[in-house]
Amino acid sequence: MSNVFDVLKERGFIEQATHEDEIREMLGKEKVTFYIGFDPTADSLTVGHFLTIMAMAHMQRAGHRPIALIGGGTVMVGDPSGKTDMRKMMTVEQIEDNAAAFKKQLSRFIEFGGDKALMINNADWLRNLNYIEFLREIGAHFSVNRMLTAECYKSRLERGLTFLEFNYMVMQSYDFYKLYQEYDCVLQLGGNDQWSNIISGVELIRRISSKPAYGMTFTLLTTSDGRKMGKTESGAVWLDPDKTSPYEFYQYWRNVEDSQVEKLLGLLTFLPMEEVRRLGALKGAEINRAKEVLAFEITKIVHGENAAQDAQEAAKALFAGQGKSDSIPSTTFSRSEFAQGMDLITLLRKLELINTRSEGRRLIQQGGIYLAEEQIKQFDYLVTEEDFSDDNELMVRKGKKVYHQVKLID
RNA sequence: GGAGGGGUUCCCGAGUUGGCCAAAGGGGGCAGACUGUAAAUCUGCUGGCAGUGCCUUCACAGGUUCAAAUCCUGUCCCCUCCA
Repeated sequence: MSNVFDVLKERGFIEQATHEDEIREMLGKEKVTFYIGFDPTADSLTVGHFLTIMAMAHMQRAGHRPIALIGGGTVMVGDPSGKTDMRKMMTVEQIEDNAAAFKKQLSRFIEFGGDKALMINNADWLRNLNYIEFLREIGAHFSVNRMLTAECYKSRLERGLTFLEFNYMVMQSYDFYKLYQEYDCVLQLGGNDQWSNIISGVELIRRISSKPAYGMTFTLLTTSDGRKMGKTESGAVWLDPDKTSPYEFYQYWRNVEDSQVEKLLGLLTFLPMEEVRRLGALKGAEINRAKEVLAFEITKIVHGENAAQDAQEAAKALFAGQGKSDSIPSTTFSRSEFAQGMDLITLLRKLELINTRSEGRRLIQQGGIYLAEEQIKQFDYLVTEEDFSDDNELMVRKGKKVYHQVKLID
C-alpha cells in the first residue's frame, strides 16, 4: 500500500510541512492520530472546509485516526489569520447551534464509529480555563517578539489587532498540546492560512514535553488570479443543501476555470490520478467533459449519488436540451395569480431572481431576461397564461445560465 | 490621561473656498458581444421607487442657511504619537 503522504502530495494537497521526511516515515509505518480544527463560525461547512475533510478522509482510509476538533472555544476568540477586520462577536447559543450543524455534516464524510475517529469540542477545556494558571503554564512558553513576526498577523498589525484575537494562536497551540496529552495526537493539519498557528503548537509541544510533534498545511482553493474560491453571487458555497442546493452546487463546479480542473479533480474527488490526469489533459471544448465529471463526483460525495444524478440531468436538460428534469429550481403558482396577468418584474422578484425592481428593470432593458428562450426587452411586460406552455410551464432565464421554472397549478 | 488624524454609497477611495453631488476613480458584482455552461478582451449598468420626476443616503443627534457629505455644537467609534 502506498504512503498517504505520497497520495496527498500527488493529489496536490500539501503546501508546507514542518518535517517532511519524518512525517512521511511516520505515516508509512504506524497508525497516527492527527487533528484538524473547524471553528463553527456559520451554520454550515463550506467548500473550503471540504478540502481539508477530503484530506482527512484520505488519512482515515490509510488507517490513521482523525480528530475533528470543533472550535467551540476558539471561535469565541476569533482567528485573525488573514482577516483584515475583527470578526463580530457571536453569542454562545449561536455557537452551540453551529457546532451541532458541523458535527452532523462531518459525520457524512468521516466514519466516527468506535475508535475510528474522534470528534471533540475545545469548549470543553478552553471555556473554563484559569487565567493565571494558564499564563504560567502555557503563556510562559510564547515569545511575543516572535508572535509579532508571524505572517498571519501581518495585515492586522497595520489595521489593528486586539489582545483578544492576539491570543488565538496561543489557544490553538494549547489545543494541540491538550490533544497530544490526552489522545496522543502528534500531527496537526489545516489550510495553509493556519501555518503560523500550527507551527506554534508544534513548538509548544516540543518545548514542554521534549517530544516530537508535526504539522502540515494544505493548499487553499483559489482562482487562477489568486482570489478565494467558493464564492457565488449569493455568497459562499455551502455544504448544506438548504443553503446551496445540489443543483447550484453542481453548477458551481461545472463552471470552474479550465486551468483549475485537474487540480480540483485531484483534491476534491477520489478518482484515481491516472484518470485525473487524463481528464485534465483534455483540450479546448473537450475539457467540458472533465468538468462534468468533476461536478458530478464532488456533488456525489457531498450530497449523495441520487442528488448528483438529478443535478446532472437538470444541467443537461437546460444546457444541452436533453429532456426534462425536476431538479431545475422551480416555483409553483396557482393559475388565478395570472388571471389578470403578472408584470414581469413582479414575477422576477417572486422567483428571487432579482432583489429590487430597479434591478429588474435594468436587467430587462439590457436584454438579460428570457421567457421560454425568447428575449424580453419590454420592462413592463405582462406575463399571462398565454406565455405558459400546454403543460403549464414557463422557463425563465436570467443571463446565460440562471434558469428558473415557473409552474401553474389549478 | 495628553497631542494629532479620521469615520463617504458592496469594498477601497476622491470630494470639506456650502449649491453644478445619488456623490470622481478603481475593485467587485450583474447584463450584452465573442465563446466551450471556460479564460482573456470589449461595451453597458451598478441607492430606492409609481422613473424625463419623486424619495432616502456621506458615523449618530441637533443647529446655521433659500440650500450641507461639505459650516457650527454635542455624542459614539477608529487610528497614530506621547504616558
